[in-house]
Amino acid sequence: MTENPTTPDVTARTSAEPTFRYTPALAQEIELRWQDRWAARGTFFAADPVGGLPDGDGNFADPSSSSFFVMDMFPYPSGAGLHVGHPLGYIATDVTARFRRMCGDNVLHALGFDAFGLPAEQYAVQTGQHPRVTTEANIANMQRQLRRLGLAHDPRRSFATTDSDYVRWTQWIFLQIFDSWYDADAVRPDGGTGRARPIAELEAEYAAGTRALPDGRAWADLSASERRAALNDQRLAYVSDSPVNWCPGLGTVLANEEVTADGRSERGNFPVFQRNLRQWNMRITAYSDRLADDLDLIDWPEKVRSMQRNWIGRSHGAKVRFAIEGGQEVEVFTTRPDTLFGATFMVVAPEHPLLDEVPAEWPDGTRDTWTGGHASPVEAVAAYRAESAAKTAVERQADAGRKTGVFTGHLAVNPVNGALLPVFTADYVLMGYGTGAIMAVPGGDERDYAFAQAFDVPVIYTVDAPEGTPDGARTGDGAIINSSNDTISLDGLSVPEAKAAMTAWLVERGLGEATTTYRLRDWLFSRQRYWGEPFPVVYGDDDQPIALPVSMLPVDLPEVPDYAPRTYAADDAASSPEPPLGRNEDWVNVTLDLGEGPRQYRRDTNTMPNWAGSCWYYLRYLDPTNADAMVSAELERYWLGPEHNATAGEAGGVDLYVGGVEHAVLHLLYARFWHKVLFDLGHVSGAEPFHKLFNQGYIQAYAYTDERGAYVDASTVTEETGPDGTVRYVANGVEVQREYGKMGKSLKNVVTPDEMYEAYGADTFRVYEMAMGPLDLSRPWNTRDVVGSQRFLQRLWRNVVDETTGQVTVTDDAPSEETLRALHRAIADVRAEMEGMRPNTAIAKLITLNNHLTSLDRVPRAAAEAIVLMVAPLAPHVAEELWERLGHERSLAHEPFPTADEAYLVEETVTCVVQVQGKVRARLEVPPTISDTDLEAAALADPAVVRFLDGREVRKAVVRAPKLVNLVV
RNA sequence: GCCCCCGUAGCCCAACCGGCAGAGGCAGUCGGCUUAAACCCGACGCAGUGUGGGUUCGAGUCCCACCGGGGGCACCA
Repeated sequence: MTENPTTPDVTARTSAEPTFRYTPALAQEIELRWQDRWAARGTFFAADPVGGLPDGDGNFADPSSSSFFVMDMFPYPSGAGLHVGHPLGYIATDVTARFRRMCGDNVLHALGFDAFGLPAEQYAVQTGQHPRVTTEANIANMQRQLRRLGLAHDPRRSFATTDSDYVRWTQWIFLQIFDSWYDADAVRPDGGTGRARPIAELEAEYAAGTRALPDGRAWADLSASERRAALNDQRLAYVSDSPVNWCPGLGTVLANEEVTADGRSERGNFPVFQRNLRQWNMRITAYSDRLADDLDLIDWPEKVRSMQRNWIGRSHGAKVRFAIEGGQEVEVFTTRPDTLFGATFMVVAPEHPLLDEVPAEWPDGTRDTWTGGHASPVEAVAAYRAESAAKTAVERQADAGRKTGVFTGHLAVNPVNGALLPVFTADYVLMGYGTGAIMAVPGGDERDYAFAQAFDVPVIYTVDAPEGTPDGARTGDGAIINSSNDTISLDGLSVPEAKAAMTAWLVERGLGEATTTYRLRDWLFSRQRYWGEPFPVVYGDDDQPIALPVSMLPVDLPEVPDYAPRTYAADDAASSPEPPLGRNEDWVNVTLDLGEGPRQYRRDTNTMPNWAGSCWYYLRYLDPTNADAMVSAELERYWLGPEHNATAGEAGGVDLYVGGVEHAVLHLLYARFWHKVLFDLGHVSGAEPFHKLFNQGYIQAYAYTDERGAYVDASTVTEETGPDGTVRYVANGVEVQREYGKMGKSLKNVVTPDEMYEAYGADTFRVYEMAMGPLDLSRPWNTRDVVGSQRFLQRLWRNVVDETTGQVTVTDDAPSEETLRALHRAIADVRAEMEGMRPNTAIAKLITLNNHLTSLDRVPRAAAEAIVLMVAPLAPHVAEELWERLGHERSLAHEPFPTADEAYLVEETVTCVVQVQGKVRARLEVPPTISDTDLEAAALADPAVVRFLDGREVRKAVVRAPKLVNLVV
């Protein structure tokens, strides 16, 4: 048997110790007992206002009470088990929730599971075991590990996204989105313009002729199938044949957000290829402006807000139409219309329709560098298009910066001066952004400049620069030059002025208009996997999707013999997705009566992405058992609605949402989108789902490698300080190298919560995690530091209980003045730190108070009870135990958090620092109420000050009564 | 390449609106308790805040440049 030095030998120690010492064994006994009691009593049942779930005593909440909704990011029940980094966020929310409850808020805190997804499916593929079995086992294991932490969750509100009852409502929301269209001109209740409306209203307007179809056809002339197609085109959830990210290695298509910048899948790191495939999309782009603008309504870290703004990528500019010699016209998008006079060529994406026809011969003036060695534009363009189409995203990424392209033979006419511009095609212009075509201004854009250098195209500067400015694009502000024609001159204007003037000129002449473009693309919503929500739609003879009626929900997954999608070699770009659900003919082909009599339909064989379930789970916590609605309107308003408490704000939302920053764009953007659709349709009362977002840091760990570079078990490493003060790390007598990073099995540095429960107990573990540092910073785990938190709780225990007899030792005598001051100072400080979510400093203040109490012969009951209550959010089990031993029958979970008496916070005297020339030269004990004049006089009279002034005249005295005087000579 | 966060004692970290650099913990040293040791109790802090400039009566805190660590974005016109 090998001894683990991180784990003290509990059994050997207890025999020599007093019976009632707060040892790990006693901690464990206390913790398990209280966890059972809390469960039996329903201590943490959150009370709904009348009509929902009552609290543990069967009482409902006053509808006017202040609600507080705390949430953790939805965990995925992994089979790997937890390490000590995982619970950090759960402990933080638990501490906050317990604190808020003691402050009088009606707190709702629950935890469900995001249980669809790849790992369970992949495990199922390997073992042949149904993913539901794996998932449920993992959930049970995770619930066991988390229960041992003593989290004050409402267990009645837990669920998994894989529950058939939950899937029903996920599918119901999908149908709401499917049955909607975006009316960009409709006025919202909140005064803004643009909102989702039921598709039936669009159909009615089409039928009545009050709204024209986009293509001008008459509704009356359309067949039923054509009408269906016309409506399907407008839906917020729609099927389209468009370029998608196909990942052969995973056998599924992926959303843009799931693909990394270098063209690989975020999960699995497989190559991703562009393929035209028929897939489901969500029209999230309709909400681009609202998703960007409403970031101002919520209390989120600036980092996450800027990541979302970046992802949405709104940019303002102009569309400009250029005539092409020979009759066509190309529209470009630019954010710099002020540089039009500097355009010396044009570039279109290789996929641009202009290239479907190109001149047969190179025009006059064609330079050798432009042709790529081809005899004609037709050949050159065909070759470049083929080359570009064959490039993978990975290759494209690797080539970024290196400019390739070819002249198309087309010449464009610059609308401001009639100059003929060669039109190139190059893959640095993307078909998917703007119009897929740009006017190239090498004098004002670095990419264009690089291209101009490579292809020998002239440069015209439109922004002035001082003599000696090096060549290259001028991208900053400055005075405009070289920019005038008969009807407009931008010369001398600043860049912003010139933008406005040029845009106005273009609009006036019908050559262009001001416009806004977005980087955000519609959300690709179908996956070719088994373990996800089936789409609640079927297809008829015309291949158009038809929604199933709500009465047919949920559509459950069929039992299939094989859960695996067809996967391919990761680089097999020519392969096509083949969903596992398609292998079940009995399920796919159904006879249904959808109002036209029984007919044969085909089901959709795709499933929804993992994000679907996590887009709305916060709503289900509020009303987990509702069979008639995803959430009742009353409960939604009480827990989540606008102004539901003093800090909720006009957009409403979850009061505190804690999770890692890795979901900054994906989950948080998707969920905001769904919430806004539900808001438009009247199903929720606020515009935003999450009011305050908090990103916790990560718990990192040291790992050690030996001379071969192999990892050695971190728990066997000891630290040695040499005579010269240098530190080396040694394992088994051999020096090893330390590195800092993640905790992981392969790094041999994993510490688990189970080990901590065993060696210290859950309360010590909680206190240590909270004491390590600010919640939002990452910090290294150090098992040997945990003992500090254990000593704190042991000392607290000893301040109340005699270790040998088990008797409560507190005295009913009144506390001394000194103790009262220490107590009330601590109460005021701890409250402030807890309110600011700084448990680390709150713990420091509690330790200070506890150390003071330790110095007393007997601890006064008033002080003991107060500190027990203040410790309760952090170390709830030992606090409950002490509270009970102090003679209280009920749990302290709902006891009021102590309030400081101002009288004990006022100091009798304060130390005033006297500085001469900014250096501290004397200290004065003065009353806190002293006036500036009196303080200055006192300072000037101080002998030490007189000595340092040395007769010099005081030029200026900075007085900040009562703490500081600074004398300047 | 661009943007964001973080650098304070051997280690993890405090320091409010710019006002005495130290709250708390670990490690360490000394003392007490003990036959002895562990536990426990008590005491002990010359690090001037990554580096270099600047603003200010006064800078860990504000500004500029750089160095180190972490993260995000990256041909988006």
